[in-house]
Amino acid sequence: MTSDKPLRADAQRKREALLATAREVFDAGDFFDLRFDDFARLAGVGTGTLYRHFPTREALAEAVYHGEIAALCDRARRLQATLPAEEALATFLRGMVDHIDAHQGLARTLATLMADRSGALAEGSRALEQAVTDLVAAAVRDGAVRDDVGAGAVMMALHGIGAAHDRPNWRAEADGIVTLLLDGLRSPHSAQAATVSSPARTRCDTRSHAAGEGSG
Amino acid sequence: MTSDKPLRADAQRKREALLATAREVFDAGDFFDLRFDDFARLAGVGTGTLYRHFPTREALAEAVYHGEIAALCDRARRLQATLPAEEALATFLRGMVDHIDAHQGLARTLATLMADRSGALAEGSRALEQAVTDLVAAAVRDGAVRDDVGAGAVMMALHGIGAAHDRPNWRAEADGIVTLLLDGLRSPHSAQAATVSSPARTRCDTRSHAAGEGSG
Amino acid sequence: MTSDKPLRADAQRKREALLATAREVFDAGDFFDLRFDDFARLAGVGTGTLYRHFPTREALAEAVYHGEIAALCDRARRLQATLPAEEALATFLRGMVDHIDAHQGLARTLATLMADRSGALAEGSRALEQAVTDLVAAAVRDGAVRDDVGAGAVMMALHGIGAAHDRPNWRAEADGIVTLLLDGLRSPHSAQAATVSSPARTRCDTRSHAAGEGSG
Amino acid sequence: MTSDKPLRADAQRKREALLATAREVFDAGDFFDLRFDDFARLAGVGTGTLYRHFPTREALAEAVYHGEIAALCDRARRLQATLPAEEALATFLRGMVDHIDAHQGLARTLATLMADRSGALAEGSRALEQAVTDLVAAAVRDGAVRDDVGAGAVMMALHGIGAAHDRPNWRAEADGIVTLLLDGLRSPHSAQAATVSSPARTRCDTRSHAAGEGSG
DNA sequence: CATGAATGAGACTTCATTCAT
DNA sequence: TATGAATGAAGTCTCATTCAT
Repeated sequence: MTSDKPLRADAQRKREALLATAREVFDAGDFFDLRFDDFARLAGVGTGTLYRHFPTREALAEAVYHGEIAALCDRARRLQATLPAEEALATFLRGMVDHIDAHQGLARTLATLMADRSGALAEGSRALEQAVTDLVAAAVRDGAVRDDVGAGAVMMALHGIGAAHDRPNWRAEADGIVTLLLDGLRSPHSAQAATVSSPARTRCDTRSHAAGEGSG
Repeated sequence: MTSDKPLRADAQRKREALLATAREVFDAGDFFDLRFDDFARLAGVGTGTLYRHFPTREALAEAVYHGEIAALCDRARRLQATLPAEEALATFLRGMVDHIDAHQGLARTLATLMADRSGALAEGSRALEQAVTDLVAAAVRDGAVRDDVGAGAVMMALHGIGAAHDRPNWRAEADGIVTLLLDGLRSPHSAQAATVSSPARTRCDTRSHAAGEGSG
Repeated sequence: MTSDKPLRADAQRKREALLATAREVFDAGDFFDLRFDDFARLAGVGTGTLYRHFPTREALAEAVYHGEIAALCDRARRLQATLPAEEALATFLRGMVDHIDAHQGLARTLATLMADRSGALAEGSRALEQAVTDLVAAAVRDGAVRDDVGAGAVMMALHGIGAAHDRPNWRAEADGIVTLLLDGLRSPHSAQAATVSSPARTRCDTRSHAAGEGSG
Repeated sequence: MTSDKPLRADAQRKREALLATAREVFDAGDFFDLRFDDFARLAGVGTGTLYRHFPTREALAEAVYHGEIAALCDRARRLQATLPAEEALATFLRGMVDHIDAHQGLARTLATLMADRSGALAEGSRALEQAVTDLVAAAVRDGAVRDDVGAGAVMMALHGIGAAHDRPNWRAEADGIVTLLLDGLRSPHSAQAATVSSPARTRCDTRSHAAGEGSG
C-alpha cells in the first residue's frame, strides 16, 4: 500500500527479520518497553537498516499490525459469504473480542498506537473499517439492522475495547459492549434518539446528530 | 497521592502557576507535544519545582483532569436528583459527548492517558466510573434498563469515544455509539446474547462470555 | 583560556575523569583508534557529558595537550633563567626531541592534530610558540644567533619532527634537524638567504627564483 | 601496487575520469572535505567502480600525488645534472617551497597524508626521498656539505613545511627553515653537535640520545 | 524549598564500504 | 566488470530527570 518498489533480495530478508522480531515483541506486549535500536540488534541488522525500513517505532508497529488486519478482514469476508448478514456481524464482533483477548500484547500495543497522534494506524485500520462497514451495510440491506447509525460507531466501540485493555474486568465488559451494540443495532430508530435531537432541553448547542450521519 | 498537607505559601503559588499553565496547554491539545521542562519555563518556575510538585507528566495531567472529573461527577449527581433514572443516564452520556466535543484537547489528552500503562488516570477515573455506575444502577432499579450488562461496558464506550477523537466524523459517531448504547440497554436480555454463549458453532474456543458478567 | 566560568563541583569531577582517561589513551597512542563514545564509557560518564565538555575529539585532544604544553613552557622559562641564551635554546630543542621520543603516543597524536584543518591545536600551541620566540629572541640579543630568521622556522621544524614520527630512523633524523637548525642559526646572514629575502618585489609569480631552472 | 596490467578500455576511461576529478579537488584543497562517494558521483561513475580502482581515499590521493612526485624528481635530476651540487640542492629546496606555495591544496592534503598512519604516501615519497638523498650525497662528495647529518633531516623539514601549511606567515617561515637547513648543512661538524652527545650536563634525565642513534 | 546546570539514556543520522544485480 | 541500493558502525543530539548550589 505505502510503496511497491521491488526490494532487493537481501533488503527483503533484513526487512523480514525485523518484522519477525517485532511481531514477537509486539505479541509479548513489550513493544514500547524496548529501545528502538534493540529491534535492530535482536533482528541481527544494523541500526541504519532498521531506520531505513521503519523510520519510526510506529511505522514498525503498523507493518506488524498490517498482517493482523489482513487476517481479520479475511475472516470478515468469509463470515459474510457463509452466514446471514446479522449473524455474520455478530460473529465477527465476538471474534474480535476473542482475538484481542488471545493477544493481550496486541491490545496493549494497539491502545498506545490508537492514542498516537501521528495516526500511524489510521492507514492500516482503513481496511478493517471497510470490512465492518460492509458487514453492517449487508445487515441493513437485510433489514436486520437499523440504518440511522453507521459503522463508525462500531469502530469507535472497538477502539474502546482496545483502549481499555487493562481494566480488571476487561473480558466481561468487552462482551457487554458488544451485546449492547448488537442489541442497539437491532432496535428500530429509537424515539429517544429523536428526542435527543431536540437539543433545547439538554444542551447540544449546535450539531443535530443522528441527522446526516450515514456518511463515512 | 491527592495529598492535603498544607503547602508553604510560595510553594502553593508555584503549584498554581504550574497548574494554570498545564490547563491551558491541556485544553489546546498540546499537552503531549511539549517538552515536560517547558511547563516549568512557561509557568516561570524551575525544573526542580515542577518535578517536586508533579513527578511525571501523567501526574500533572491527573491534577488538571481532576477538576474536570469533579465537575462531571457533580453534574451526574444533579441529573440523578432531578430526572428519571433512564433520562438522567441518557442526558449524562449525551452531555459527555458535548463536553468532549467542546474540549477537543481534553479528548486527545485523555486518549493518551488512557493508553498509558502507568494508569495515572485510574485514580481520577474511579470517581467518574462510580458516577456512571450509580446512574446505571438507578435505571436498572427503575426497570428501565437491563441488568445483565454492567456500567463497565459504558465506561469502555466512553474510552472509545475519547480514544477515537481524531476520526473525521467523530461527533456523529460518538452520538451514534451513545444511541446504540442506550437502545441496547433498554432492550430486554437478548436471545442473541444467549446465542453467543453457545460458542461451539462460531469459534470462541475458550471462555464462555456473557455468562457471569454481571459483576463490576 | 577558552573559558573561565567556574564549573559546578560534579561537572568538574566528570571533566577530570574524562581528561584522565584521555591522557592515558593519548599516551598509549590509541587516541584516534578509539570510538569517541568510549572515552565516556571508560571515564564512567554519559555520552552527553562527554560531548558537552569536549564537543569534538580534537577539543579533547587539545585539553590534554594543554597540560603538556604548559610543562614544556615552564621548562623553557627555567632554562632561560639559568643558562646562557644560546645554550638554553639548544637545550630546549634537544629536550623537545627527548620528550617526543619518550611519548611516542603523543607524537603520533600531535601529528594527526597538526594535520587537522580545524586548527584545534593552534590555540594550545600559541604558548609554546611564545616560549620558543622568547628563547630565540634572547639568543639574538646575545648576538649568539642571527636575526634574519624568526622563531617561526623553528616551530615549523618542530612540526616536522612531530609529523614524521613514524619514520624508521626518526630519532637520528630529529637530532639531525635540530643540529642543522642550531648551526644554521649560529651562521651569519648568508648571502643566499639575503637573495631569497628580497623576492618581495615580484613574489614568485612563476617559479624562476635563483637560477635558470628551466623546469615547470 | 602501481600495477601495470592493461585495463579494459572502458575501465581505463573510468579510472581517468576519477583521477581527473580527484586532481581538481586535490588542488582546491577540498580533498578531505568531500565524502569519498562524491568522487564517484563527480566523476560520473558508480561507487563500486571508485572502490575497485582506489580502495581507499589514500590510494586515490597517492595516485594523484604520483604525478606530482615524478615531476619533482625529474626536476631534481635535471638540477643535479646542470648545477654544482650545493646549488642544485639549494635550488631544489627553494623550488619545493615555491611549488607548495603555488599549490596550497597540495600542502594541505600532504599534511593530512603525512599524518596518516597507514603510510599511503610512504611508497610515493620514497622516490622523492631518494632524489633528496642523491642531491645531498652529491653535495657531500663535493665537500660542500657536512656528512654527519643525513638527508632524512631534510625530509623531516619538508614534512614540517607541509604540515605547517596553515600558519599565517607560512611563506616566510618556510623560506627561513630552508635557509637554516642550507646554512646548517654548510657548517663544519659542530662542536655543539658533539656536545650534545655527552648528555650528562644538560638534562636528559633518562635516555641518552645521540648515543645509539646510528640505529634504525 | 527553589533553582537550573548538568546528566546520560536513547533516539536518530551520516557516510565509508560492501555486494546483489 | 560496473552499478548503486543497502548496510551498519560510529557519530551526534534531544530531552526527561537529577542534584549541587
